[in-house]
Amino acid sequence: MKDIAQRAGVSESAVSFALNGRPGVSEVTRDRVRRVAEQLGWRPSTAARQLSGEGAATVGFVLARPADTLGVDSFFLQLVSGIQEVLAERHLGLLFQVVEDVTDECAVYRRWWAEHRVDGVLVVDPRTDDPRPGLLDELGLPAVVIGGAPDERHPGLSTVWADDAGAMASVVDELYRLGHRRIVHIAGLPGLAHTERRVRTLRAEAERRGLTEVESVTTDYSDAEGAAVTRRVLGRPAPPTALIYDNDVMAVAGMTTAAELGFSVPADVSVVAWEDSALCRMVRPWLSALSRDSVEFGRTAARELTALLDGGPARTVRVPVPQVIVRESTGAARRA
Amino acid sequence: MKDIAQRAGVSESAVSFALNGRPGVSEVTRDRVRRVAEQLGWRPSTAARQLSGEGAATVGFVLARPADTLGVDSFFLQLVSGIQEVLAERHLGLLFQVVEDVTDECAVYRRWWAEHRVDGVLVVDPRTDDPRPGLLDELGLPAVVIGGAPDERHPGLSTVWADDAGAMASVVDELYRLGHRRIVHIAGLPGLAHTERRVRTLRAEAERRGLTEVESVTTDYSDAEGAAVTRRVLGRPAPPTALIYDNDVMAVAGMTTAAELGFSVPADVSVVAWEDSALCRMVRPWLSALSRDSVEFGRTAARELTALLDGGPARTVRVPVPQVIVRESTGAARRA
DNA sequence: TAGTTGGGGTCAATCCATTGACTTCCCCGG
DNA sequence: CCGGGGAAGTCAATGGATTGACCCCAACTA
Repeated sequence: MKDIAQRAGVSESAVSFALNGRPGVSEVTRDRVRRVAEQLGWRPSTAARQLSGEGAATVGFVLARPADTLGVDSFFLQLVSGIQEVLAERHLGLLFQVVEDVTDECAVYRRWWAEHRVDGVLVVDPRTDDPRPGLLDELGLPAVVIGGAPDERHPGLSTVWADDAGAMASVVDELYRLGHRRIVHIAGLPGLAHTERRVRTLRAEAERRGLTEVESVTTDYSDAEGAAVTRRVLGRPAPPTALIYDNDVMAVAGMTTAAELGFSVPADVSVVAWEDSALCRMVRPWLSALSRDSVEFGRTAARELTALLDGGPARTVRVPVPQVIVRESTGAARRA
Repeated sequence: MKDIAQRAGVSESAVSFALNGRPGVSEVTRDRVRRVAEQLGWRPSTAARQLSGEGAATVGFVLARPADTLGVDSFFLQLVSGIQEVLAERHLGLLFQVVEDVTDECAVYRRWWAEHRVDGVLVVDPRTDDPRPGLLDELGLPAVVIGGAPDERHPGLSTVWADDAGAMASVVDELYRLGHRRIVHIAGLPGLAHTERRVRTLRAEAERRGLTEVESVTTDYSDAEGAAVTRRVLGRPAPPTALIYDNDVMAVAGMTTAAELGFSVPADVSVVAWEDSALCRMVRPWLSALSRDSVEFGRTAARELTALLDGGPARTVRVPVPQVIVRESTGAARRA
């Protein structure tokens, strides 16, 4: 800036005013300064900006997953790419970190906060009894919880969520209509808020319809557990006629396992994947799946965060209910 | 820091010395200062640090992919998680950005450089005729090229690469041994350096053995193109007896397509995937695949970058040659 | 003509940590 | 008893952008 000031024959303040579009300089000067800046390829140093009160121009994103669980998961990359789209417009950077568990994640937030490294964060995989919203609220770090249920206890945080309950209800509805009465839900990680929501809803729906042979089994989302649970439940004397998997990976693994056990899909057992991705169309029969727009999900979350950074109020936004895409893996239940 | 200085009854300089382990303060004072700092939960502001000459304590990572191509790809998340592991030890942040193409990527580097946002970057998906190494060299931004071939033109950059040529040779070797003479390689994006290396090696190996019905077809890595190409080549009068796919996604899509066309795997056609992941064991028959440790790949790259940041010399490091994991999708060629 | 006003700028402080130059004070040797 | 030297600290400048306080002058008003 000193350079620019010199070459344009004005003070540094004038340069600052000119470049930030604030009054205090004539249009002529402004133009001159702009041209010099352009010519010099000048960009404000984020560090200096930050020191003088502006934010860090960065938002944080932590993924708490044991390294080996990060496998074939289309959801996160899509989410992140949606987030980026919005952040890029405002020239906000995304500081990304992978950690082992939520405790480490909290430590990261604390550090980022103390170091003033980020202006806000995006939180994923909310849990029942999650320490993160409390921490972020306490630190006063703007945050958007992605996939959480609305939470009154932390009015400082925004929430963006999909209506898992509604989606689960519609899946059960569909399966019930097809005549399925024995349904097993191969769920994801037990502590996660959306797992709990799905499990609860399934139970409620079953009760409402008087179904007794409906249950959820939690897993770690891995293909291995998906296959193992499938093998176990299909080995029962009265095996389920429909399986709902909480992600695409387990659904594929499960369907393969079913085939190995001599079950034909969908004649003997119907399969639904909770998450639509290329995977679902890479196997035969094509997997029926719950589809949502993860990229748009990311965009929405990022938009909420920027709104928060602009001083807007915390909000709770619901994205469209995931839709059941019926393909080939679901069909009428075989008569008992 | 002012706070700490006050409470510990010393000057700010003393605090700085104490906390950074430099001489100039007594052990007693140092301890006192440390305790006060700890108690206050103090962490140096990265911005201020950066202004006084230290780096940004951040490295950049840009992924140039059209949003819709980011699909089911285990490689990047694994790579990133390996990178993180090493960076986290040194408390270095990872600034992550997704862009559309290499041109945008270069713009991002320029911006980061001008804003002093990153101390170095990790470059992935090097291409033939890649503008990035030149740019980074010119900017003097420390960089590690991941997956590039050694490149003498830019002595400032480190390179971490896997020996694709060696791996391709071993795959061809294996297939040849099994009696395959008509081989099609469903390759990745044409401009990528490793695609070119694989294609070239395949041609060389074919020539060496006098095979005339061997070829590579480039694609965009998507399941759709993988399936389409498979359909096309298997529809020929003399279809190939072995298919090599440049990623797991296309391999699965291709194998499914082959099955639909009435080809039995591996009896009629053998399939090899270049990238081992859970996917390969989620389909039947299990996919034979080239396996490499992507997490370790990431760790190595990050280590090279930190070495570079410490002022070390640029180096070229080769990670172990990917190994062929023979599963069920490869077998002896059917007699002509 | 004296006084007011506002557009166009400048000055200097501020944010926070680091660091080279300098000051104190104590201990030891001569 | 004095001077040299080293340990322990302090002072103030530095880096880059922002910003509240102030200044100057031309034009307009009473």
